[in-house]
Amino acid sequence: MLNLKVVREHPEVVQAALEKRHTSAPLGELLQLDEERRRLLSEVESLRAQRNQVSQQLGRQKERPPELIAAMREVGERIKELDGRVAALDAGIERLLLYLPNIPEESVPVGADESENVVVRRWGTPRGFHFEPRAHWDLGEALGIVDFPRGAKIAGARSWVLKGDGARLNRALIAFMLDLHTRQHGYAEVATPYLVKPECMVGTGQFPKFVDEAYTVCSDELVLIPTAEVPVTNLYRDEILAPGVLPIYHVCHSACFRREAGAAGRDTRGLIRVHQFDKVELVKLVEPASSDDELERLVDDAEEVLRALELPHQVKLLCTGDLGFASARTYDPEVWMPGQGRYVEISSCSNFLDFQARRASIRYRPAAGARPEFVHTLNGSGLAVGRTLAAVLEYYQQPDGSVVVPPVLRPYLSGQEVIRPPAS
RNA sequence: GGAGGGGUGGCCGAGCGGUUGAUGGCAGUUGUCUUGAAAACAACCAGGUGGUGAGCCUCGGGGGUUCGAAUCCCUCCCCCUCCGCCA
Repeated sequence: MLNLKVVREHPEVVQAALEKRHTSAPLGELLQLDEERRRLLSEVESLRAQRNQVSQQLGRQKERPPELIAAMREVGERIKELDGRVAALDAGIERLLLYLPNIPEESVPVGADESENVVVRRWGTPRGFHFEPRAHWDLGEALGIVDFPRGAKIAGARSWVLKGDGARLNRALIAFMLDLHTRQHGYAEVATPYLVKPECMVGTGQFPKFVDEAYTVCSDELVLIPTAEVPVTNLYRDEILAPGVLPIYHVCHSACFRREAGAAGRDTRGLIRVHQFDKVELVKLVEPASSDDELERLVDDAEEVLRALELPHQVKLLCTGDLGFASARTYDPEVWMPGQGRYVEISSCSNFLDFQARRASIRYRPAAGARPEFVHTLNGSGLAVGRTLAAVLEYYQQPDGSVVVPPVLRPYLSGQEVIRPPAS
């Protein structure tokens, strides 16, 4: 959520941001409601001041002039009427404000869509193959470690079942990532609910605009999380963090649930775009002055997983047209998937500045006795586990259909070096 | 699911219709004293809006009664205890 004061005083900045994002919002209507609200507010406040003063006076003295009480009754009725109008305006302003996207940072490249994202670096050179590399869905099914037909049978399209070494590899990846981030990068591990209240989704920016992309449990008015970013960031909602507790770094493994509405026809096969997947998420709450640096280190922490797995990858800086609603700056690490012949997004690391903190009301006290200020929040996948599993299968495949286990994962698989097809 | 108890400032805990946004204690900040620390003493010490002003709002949320509500009424939410069920 943007600071209403900024919107009021610099509407041209907000308008420019909307244009750079190739989107629109009823900014004029918002400003009009705000002006009206401020006008009524000053009127109702002076009436209230008058009533408070008279009531206090009546409490102090013995005689209660009936005409004064009658006059105050009328003032009270007028206050009630104005209060109603202010409340209606409040609701309207709040709603419009919740639909305004974040303002991209100055250094974010301006562009219309994903084709104008900028590759900022590449790591590693994809190895050559003496044979035609297979897609992970073919490999996985041939190895007997992934079962898409049965996934579809029990949960519909875009579902999967991992079996045997596939399930073990998934588990190994999760454990490896959690260990790396807790031991090497200083993140504190948390495990949080997968079902959250809708206000958490508002807090991180998914709601109200993107309700169609989430699964909601209507009977209990809860929402299945699309990412652990939601519960982990909201851990601190409505709090004022004491001096010295920032920065907070959390890592959290969770299942993630996405309806993928509007993605019909895209990545229909395999593990790339599914309704449920595991993800290890990195979340940071920091002081505003450090959030730029913190984002760079966050991306590096995510990339470290790919470097450790020796998977070639590149990092893209998203342009304004492809930037997420709540983000001011986003880097997308993309892994090379030889079976696809392309780089595939495997993480997304964003700095939200105080956008989420305002929505979720997460503040900190810079020093004892100082006024509370909004924190800056950041998060990024470190990494999406299903896609990482797919990338490992495709990149480490051998001509006979077996898959070499990346050395760094072997301790998590009882030393196993190769995943082989079932003996036939 | 059934029965009972309870939600007040960072924490504990008063208030139960009238200068109470809120007594007191603890914690915290600053100052005096001290070589330093402790102790003692003094001041400050909830959030929002506003200009670190006045004013206004907030005692779990919402609504009502009243000139006036933390205090009375209605309603919803949450927490705790016991019973039932359950991994």
